[in-house]
Amino acid sequence: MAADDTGFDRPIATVDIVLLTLVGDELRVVLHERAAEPFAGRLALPGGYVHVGEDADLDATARRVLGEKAVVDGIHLEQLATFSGAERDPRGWSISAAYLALVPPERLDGIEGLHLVGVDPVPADLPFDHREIIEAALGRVRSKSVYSTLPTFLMPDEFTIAELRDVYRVVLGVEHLDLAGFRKKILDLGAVEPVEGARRTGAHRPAQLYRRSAVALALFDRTI
Amino acid sequence: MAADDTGFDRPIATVDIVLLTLVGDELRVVLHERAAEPFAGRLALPGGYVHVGEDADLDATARRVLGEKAVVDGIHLEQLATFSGAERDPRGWSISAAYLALVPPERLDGIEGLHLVGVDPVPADLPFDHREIIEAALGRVRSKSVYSTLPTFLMPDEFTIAELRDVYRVVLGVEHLDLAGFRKKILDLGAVEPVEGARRTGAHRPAQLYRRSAVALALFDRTI
DNA sequence: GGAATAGTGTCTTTTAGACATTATAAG
DNA sequence: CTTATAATGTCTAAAAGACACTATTCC
Repeated sequence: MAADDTGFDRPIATVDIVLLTLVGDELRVVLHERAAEPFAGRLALPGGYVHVGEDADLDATARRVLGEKAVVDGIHLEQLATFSGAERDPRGWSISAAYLALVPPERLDGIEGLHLVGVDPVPADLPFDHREIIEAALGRVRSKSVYSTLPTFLMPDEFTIAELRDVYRVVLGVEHLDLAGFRKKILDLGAVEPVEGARRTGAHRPAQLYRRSAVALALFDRTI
Repeated sequence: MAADDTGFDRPIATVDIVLLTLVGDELRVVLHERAAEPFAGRLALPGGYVHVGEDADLDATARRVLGEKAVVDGIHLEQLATFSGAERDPRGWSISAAYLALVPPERLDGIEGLHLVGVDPVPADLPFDHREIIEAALGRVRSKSVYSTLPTFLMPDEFTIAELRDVYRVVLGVEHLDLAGFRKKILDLGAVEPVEGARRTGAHRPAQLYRRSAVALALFDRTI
């Protein structure tokens, strides 16, 4: 254990990222094969040590870890919770600041070494307490999606209201979400704004395309 | 900076507690006079180093820090967020896991060295980033109080519905909260249960006394 | 009885949800 | 014209908020 000029041994400090995306109607988490011990070769959350000489704070560590995966720009990134303890890491007493990130799947195309794994259920054989961290992230996403526009960060640049509704359905795990009411709430909130163009997908009226408005994350008064 | 057998310097790891209570119609935070450098003699949040040989995890650190202040039992304690960076602590790159705690003011009677300071506004001359941490705690309490029974943890063992309503008023910062509707929501939720006895406070019908039910923290479907 | 707050009931307004109707495209 | 989804409008049920009314106590 590292000695401390303050008189106390210091725990290991790391950041782990729960990067979620949505493929089809399945929410997936990005895992990668660990290069180093412990658990080398096992699938785990992307993460890394805090570099005190390089990172301004934990957010910077998170962005650096994501940046190594080349998915950092325009992404939604928020601190989730901090996991800690003597037992969670075989290297010793550790603190891991877990971050939640959302990204549309297109952003991950062509990046090497990523494994997109469905989270229903969360894979059981993950190292450390990564299963627990992913569960916490899912809880955050699902509860926050009830009253916010968080799921828009899973959408590509342009999307239709019906497509967004479908993403809410998947994230919230509901079988039916009335499109008419959904449209009213989303548009009244100003969470999305129309762009040029429409989606033609068959023998019916084309759907107006929208993009997420500049507002980072809008909150509903009540619920979706 | 402490060396690391993992090859990385480790940040300082501490826990800070935002212990809130309610005196009259004012929300107050517990501060104490720092004994050690840096900022010795200044009022600050109670906190302390993680003791890797002693604490099982950060929650244990938080309870230990609170325990030194003898206010630990039956208290509401939750992790708030983790503050970090190279600049927030003059001793160097640091991570502080901030915890939010709520306690009725009676529980603090007779404890030495506590300073209860009003948070409207938050005192401006606090060391470290303690002002920011307190602001985050207030944000958490206020937003969570909209849809949960969190404010019951500011109540003494027995209280009336009207007294609880008044606490919600203070925490939410609203001028009026209709007692009839409030009573319905709180009782329908089963968040409180009647106990023997009533509060007689004047020339009018006495008020039934209640206590918080065993349910740790109940959530409303919508809002208060 | 008067005054004050506790507690219950009722009315109104708002909101959500279900669903009907119209719009617009392709075949 | 048929069919399918987009988009809007309408109806109904549920909830929230305002407030009237009753209950109970002290003076």
